[in-house]
Amino acid sequence: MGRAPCCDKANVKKGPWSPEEDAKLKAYIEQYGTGGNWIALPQKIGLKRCGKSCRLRWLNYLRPNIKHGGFSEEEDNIICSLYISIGSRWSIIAAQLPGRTDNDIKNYWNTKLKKKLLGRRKQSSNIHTLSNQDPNDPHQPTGSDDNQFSQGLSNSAMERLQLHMQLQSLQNPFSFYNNPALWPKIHPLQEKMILNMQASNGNPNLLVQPLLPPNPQPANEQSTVHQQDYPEISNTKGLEGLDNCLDGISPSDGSVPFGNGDNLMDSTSTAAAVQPVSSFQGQLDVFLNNKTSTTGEYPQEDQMVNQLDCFRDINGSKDSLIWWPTDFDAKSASSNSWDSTSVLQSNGMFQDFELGYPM
DNA sequence: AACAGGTTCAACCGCGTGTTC
DNA sequence: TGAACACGCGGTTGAACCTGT
Repeated sequence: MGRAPCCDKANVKKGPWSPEEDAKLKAYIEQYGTGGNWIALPQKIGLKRCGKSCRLRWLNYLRPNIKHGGFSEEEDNIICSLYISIGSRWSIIAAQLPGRTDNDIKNYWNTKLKKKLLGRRKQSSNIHTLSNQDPNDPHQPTGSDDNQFSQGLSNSAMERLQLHMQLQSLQNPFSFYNNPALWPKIHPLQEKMILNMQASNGNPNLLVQPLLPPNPQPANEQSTVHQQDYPEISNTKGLEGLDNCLDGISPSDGSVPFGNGDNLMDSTSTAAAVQPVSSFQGQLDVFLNNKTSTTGEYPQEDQMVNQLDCFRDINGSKDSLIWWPTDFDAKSASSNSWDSTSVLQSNGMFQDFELGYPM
């Protein structure tokens, strides 16, 4: 027994809307509003359309102040930042861009932005592969390994993983794996590289940056996250664990990872749940606009990607990867209490977490 | 000019969630 | 309390359009 259809499919028109239909719908809503019932609306105005279709048409096209196309650089940055932070929550992302609809942003992402970002990653990887691959080296990662890895993840998670790796590789190619104890087997050369990096940076903890803790802590109380806080890290959940992390699934103990637990996403929990977007901006600029850092803060991408690639799991073990501590409460986020400006402009709470977050 | 392949985007579909009774 | 209903969301589809040959 399936779900009852929302309307009589046989008597409902589908496909593109005619100007007459648009005019009818627009005139009615502007005069009377939706009446709080989209299902009944088409009957009221004599449209042979499904109520859901009317709603979609109004929200995505007829509603006043809707913008189509012509996304600005700033909008690109916001979309990318939020996508990387919260994934494909298009309605939430759209809420941060006045005049944009979730559908529009979704289309824009899928057709343009994603290619723009992932394309660069691919390019870099290809260059790396061509220049560095040694067919005689049994430890070298293989394409099939990558494929296996990729296939185990949802597309969205994989995209976010790729994007995240891209951005991360710009800033610190090693912080991605923020706890050496959790890494899979490391090739001797990689180990040597780590030691060199630590020595050259004079920072023995370079590779042991803490993950974002399950609950916000004052900056001065940040500490290395223990494995028990992240069961996905230490056990053999492998890809499933990673995918779950990517998708922001709550811990199995049912605890609320961020915020005060009342599910209202105030600015505090927002800041905790969404990654430090502000810290993305420079990196996003580099990726989206081919900008070269004037401060030298962001190393050359290819170089860094190459270094990052060195840390791919060379033995095919997919366990122990975790880098997405965000647990985003979509339910809360969809409410009006989710204040994005604090996300995008915050310089207080985020900075606290930037220290703890392996970006 | 004609065709093929690629891209874009409006619209549809199914499902999860909230609300009402 | 739970069933029925409506809403909203994200994924997917397919027609229209674009571009290269």
